[in-house]
Amino acid sequence: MAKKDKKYFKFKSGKMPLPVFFPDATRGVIKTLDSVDIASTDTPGILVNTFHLWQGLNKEILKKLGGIREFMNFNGAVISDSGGFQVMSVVKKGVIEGKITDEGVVFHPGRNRKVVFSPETSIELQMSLNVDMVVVLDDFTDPKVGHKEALESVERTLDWARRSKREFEKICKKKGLTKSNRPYLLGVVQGGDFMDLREMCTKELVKIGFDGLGWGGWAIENGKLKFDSAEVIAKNTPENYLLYGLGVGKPEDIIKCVELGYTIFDCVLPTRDGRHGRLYVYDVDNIKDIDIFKPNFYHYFDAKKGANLSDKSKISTSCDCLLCKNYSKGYLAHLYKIGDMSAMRLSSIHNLRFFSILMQKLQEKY
RNA sequence: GCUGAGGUGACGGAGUGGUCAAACGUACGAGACUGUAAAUCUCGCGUCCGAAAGGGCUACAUAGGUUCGAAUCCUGUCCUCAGCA
Repeated sequence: MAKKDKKYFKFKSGKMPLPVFFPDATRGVIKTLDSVDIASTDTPGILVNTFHLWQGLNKEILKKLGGIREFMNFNGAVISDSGGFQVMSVVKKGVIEGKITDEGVVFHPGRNRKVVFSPETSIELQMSLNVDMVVVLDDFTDPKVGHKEALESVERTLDWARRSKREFEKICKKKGLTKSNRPYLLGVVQGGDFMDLREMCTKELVKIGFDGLGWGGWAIENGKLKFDSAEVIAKNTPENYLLYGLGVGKPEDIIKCVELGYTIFDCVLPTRDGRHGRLYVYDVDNIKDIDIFKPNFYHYFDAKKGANLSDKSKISTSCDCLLCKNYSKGYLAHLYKIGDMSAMRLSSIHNLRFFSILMQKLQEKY
């Protein structure tokens, strides 16, 4: 896979080594952090979400902004997710009322109003965000679903992928973007737990032609990632493609995926866990001694535990983040106890630094 | 000292004769979190036995009483708060 020729990720200001982990700045912000905070953690890029941005900002505003990077004053790479995940997490679960049709996701915000979030809409919005990688809208498959339903969602995903590609090419042409300066276009593989569907979906997407493929769907069972579908996708993807583990994941999951050839990751885990008081800590005393290939190379530190309050020691001596350089376990526990959001900010910064170190170590090896 | 109100679990605060080991919060404890509906959610939280279902014991200031039955009604005591002397 990607071991011999080092692959790079091209973005607006140049190129960066792979693999990369991009935390989720869904609505154009990583909760409690600003772009300067993000940069301080050596995080090379972020993921924003088209669906959520679209819900808050309309098309015209997004176009006027000239790009999400400028809006956020963020200098790293930016990938925009299509909203495919929200097709399941929000629409299929009924949090927001909408219907999934072949046309796209149909909403009725008023009695006489119909709004369609289609594959074309998603691409158009993403192109106006001016990002480095655009992701095709897919029809998310719940892994518990049967073969028939999974097949339907693969077929819809493929249809949407074709339409997305067409729209993408159209906009590139209109904007005068060439192969060298246009964003990557990522196809997303569905197929649930069925390997035949995963294989078929991968091959069909390759026929359409993309810069990379994403491992979509929800391959998590009892908190454990199931890698068989990731493997099937990797096996059927051309060498020159980028492989993206959408929503992956825990440090050990990322490592496993990198072994399979995946080089791009995003996940809410470091930031959400951080906000919830769960900090990732390398099991060594010095940053130089970190060995991510040892089993159990890290542990969780539960910052909210009352017992921490009188602890004057640092969270980690193998970390150089804002939190670890300046504050004690006790102080952080106190900030959580009084409900101050700086606790979440500091913890998020810490966890992002943990992940950026992880990825740097992976870059050294692969 | 008089008058009025009141004393419920770590705390705030429901409950005013049986369905009460006591609502609901908070605090505390445990767990979860994977393309962010998530600064969120779940569970536990008198005590003992049990894996659980469930059961035992002790409890609503305190001591008595009424009643088949009391946190709830009556009486004494102690304490708190407000107003008046």
